[in-house]
Amino acid sequence: MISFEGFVVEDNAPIYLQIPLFIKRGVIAGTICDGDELPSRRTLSALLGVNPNTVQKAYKLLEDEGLIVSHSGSKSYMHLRQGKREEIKNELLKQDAESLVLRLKQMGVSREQLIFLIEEIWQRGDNI
Amino acid sequence: MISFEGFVVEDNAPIYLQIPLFIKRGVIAGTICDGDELPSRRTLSALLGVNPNTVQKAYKLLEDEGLIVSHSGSKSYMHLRQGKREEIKNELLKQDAESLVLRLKQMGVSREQLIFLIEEIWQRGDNI
Amino acid sequence: MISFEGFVVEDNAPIYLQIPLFIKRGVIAGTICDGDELPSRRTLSALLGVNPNTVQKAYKLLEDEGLIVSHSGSKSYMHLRQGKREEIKNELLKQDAESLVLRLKQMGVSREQLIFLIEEIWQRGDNI
Amino acid sequence: MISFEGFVVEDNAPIYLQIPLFIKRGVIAGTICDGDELPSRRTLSALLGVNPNTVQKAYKLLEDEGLIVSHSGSKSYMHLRQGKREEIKNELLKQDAESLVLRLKQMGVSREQLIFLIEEIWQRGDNI
DNA sequence: GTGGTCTAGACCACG
DNA sequence: GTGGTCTAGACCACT
Repeated sequence: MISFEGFVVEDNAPIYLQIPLFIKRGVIAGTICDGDELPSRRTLSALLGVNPNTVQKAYKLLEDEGLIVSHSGSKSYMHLRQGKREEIKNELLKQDAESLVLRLKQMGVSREQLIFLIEEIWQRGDNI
Repeated sequence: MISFEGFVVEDNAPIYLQIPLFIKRGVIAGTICDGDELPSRRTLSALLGVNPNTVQKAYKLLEDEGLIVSHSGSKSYMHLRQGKREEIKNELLKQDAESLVLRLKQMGVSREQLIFLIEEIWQRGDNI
Repeated sequence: MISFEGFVVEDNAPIYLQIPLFIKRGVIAGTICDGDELPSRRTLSALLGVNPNTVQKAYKLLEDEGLIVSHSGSKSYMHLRQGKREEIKNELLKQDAESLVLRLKQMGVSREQLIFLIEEIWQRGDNI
Repeated sequence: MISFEGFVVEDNAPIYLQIPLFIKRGVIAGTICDGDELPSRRTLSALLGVNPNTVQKAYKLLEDEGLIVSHSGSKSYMHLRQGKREEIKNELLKQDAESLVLRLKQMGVSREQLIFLIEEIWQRGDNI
């Protein structure tokens, strides 16, 4: 069963978009694999403290993208075809990193400063 | 006159929040200074391809924060009191870096991979 | 359900201010009471031929004043605490009458003419 | 020269509409007559504390309606053709009184209460 | 279905 | 020309 540990709905982006992103990141990380079972809509909505409709909308998106399949009954499963993971990785990872670099360059941060900053945050994050 | 070169409205966050962020980053970088003239609502809205109202809302936020001054019928100007820049820097820079480090960790990227990735993107960015 | 029978949007004042006035007058008249259900934003907007947003803004004003309560996803209801009605009455009735007496005096209408005029209109109104 | 004694810009209606109304009420009252000179745009704007453009817009409205004429030079004069006054009176006075009566009836005020209220306000107004 | 928010367009008042 | 406000339409999250 896929875990939503660490998911927070605080971002300014719509929740129904944040859920697919969270799952895709798990796929990239390898913690979410083909065949994994997703929490039911009701379970997840309770877990995240959001409305079941919102979860439904998110699952629908993933389904349309072919990333999950909903068998008869209500259970949903990850469906990751060959190469899908790499595809997602290219789509997401670089995009995130690029946006970070772009923003920080815009702030006048030098490459050295950025790397120092990341090291610092990384350390801190480990202690949480 | 403040330049909005490099601003793109692609993020899922509301545009009226992205504009203040862009400006704050310029302040941090030192490319936007106290007394600088802001583009008019219409000019900027045309530039970004959004509605004048959206820009108005963004400027209003900055005004409420005391970062810009604007009088009806007259242009708007940056207003950065002593120490304001540092304040913004602390507020923004870490926040941006943190959120992205968090995401990337979630994707299972190691510190080394991340730094490598950043180096790569940085190089590429230089050639654009 | 509160009725908006007789409401017309013809005045030069903003609609989002006229709606609260209309409701307050109903409260004064006693036709709108504590606990009464308000028409939904969409229903009322369709009824008045205005945008749902305009109604939203009007309801927001009333909510800020503590006259209605509304929870997302649920209906909105009047909330009239003890003495609130008298408060509104004092605020509104005299204000309305005063502004109109002022205008009519400005038109050089004598007290007798005004009373005659009112009698006349009153009669006519009864036959409508 | 027409006096703007008693004019206040506090109403929610646009100022450029309030000015013509004020003048029309003076015409009805008989205090403003054919041939009377209007204050210049600049004078009036200073007097009312509004922008010259706004006064210009108001005068333009009156001109389009044929109520004022602007001779060469900048002076403007009232131009009230035969029967014009009655026309305005019918347009304005009843409309104002009607709206008053309508509102008060909506508040559940009886005819007797209304007349009593008017007497009261009238008295008070005399002492101001 | 409900309320709430974001973006859009037109208009008002000001310099 | 400038900033500010009112109305409009579409979308999001919730019952």
